[in-house]
Order: sequence, then structure tokens, then C-alpha cells
Amino acid sequence: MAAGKKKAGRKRKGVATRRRTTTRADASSANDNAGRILAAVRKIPRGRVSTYGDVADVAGLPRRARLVGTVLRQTPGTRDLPWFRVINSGGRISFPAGSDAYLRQRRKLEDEGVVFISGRVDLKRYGWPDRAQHLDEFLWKPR
DNA sequence: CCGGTGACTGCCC
DNA sequence: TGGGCAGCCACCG
Repeated sequence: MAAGKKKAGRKRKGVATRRRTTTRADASSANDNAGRILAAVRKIPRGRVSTYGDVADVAGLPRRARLVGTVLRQTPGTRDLPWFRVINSGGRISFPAGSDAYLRQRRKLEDEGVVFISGRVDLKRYGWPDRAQHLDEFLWKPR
């Protein structure tokens, strides 16, 4: 979500992406981002799911979906953290289908009542924040 | 300092 | 509906 820039016309890419010249993002800001992300994940209601991109948005870090995955991967204290409610924008679990991690996450979601159809969750129904609500606001308020 | 790697995404074909 | 690819950016060796 939080759509990316429009990539006007495919361009070649120089493999190695620009690397930060200014060493930044020292440990402190990194921890801050991680904290924001974990706080966002904790907000996802039981029985609902959110995408990496949406979690990033809620955390105030638009377009940092990959960072969300990185943080969750490095976060040990999985206890008390509904990490399993985070799935990808395609409504699918981001672990290899059939892997232990995949099954573990899927089982936890199904225990909360989340339904999988053809390996995917209907984000219109289980996604959080609720998109339909945003659409309503958009249709009612603007102008 | 550099290149490779993702629990990612949106766009194109 | 599905695969490929370009952006993206923090982390790792």
C-alpha cells in the first residue's frame, strides 16, 4: 500500500542500490523504528490481519514494508506480540507454503477465526486498518 | 566500503 | 490469476 512512486517507464537499474554515505540510522533511531513497528503490530485486533506495508504506515514509516519484516525476523520476544497477524499485500503468509513457519502462522490465524481460501486471506474482510471504512470516509468527507 | 539478501510492493505483460 | 522486475532500505559478511 502506500503506493510506491510511479515508475514512469521501466528503467534499468544499477543493481547495487545507493548506499547511505552518511552513516546514519545509528542504533538509536533503528531502535526507535523497531519500537514504532512493534507498537503498530500490537494494535492489530484479534481475528484481523494487517500487511507489512500497512504496519509500516501505522508506525509512521511509509514504504518501509521490508523493514517491518526485518524487525519481526530479529525480534526474539515473540511472546505477547501478535506477529502472526502480519501477512503480505497479496493476502498470503510470507513463509514458504507448507513450511513449519507457514503452518504455525496459519494455525494461529485460523484459531482466531481467520479464513483462508486458496491459501489467501480476504483483506477486504479481515484487513486492518479497515479499508472499507477509509473508503467510506473518502466518499463522504471530501470536497 | 561493497555487494548480496530479504517475514515487501506495485506495475506490466 | 500469475510471474517477472524495478524500487527500496537495513543488515550482514
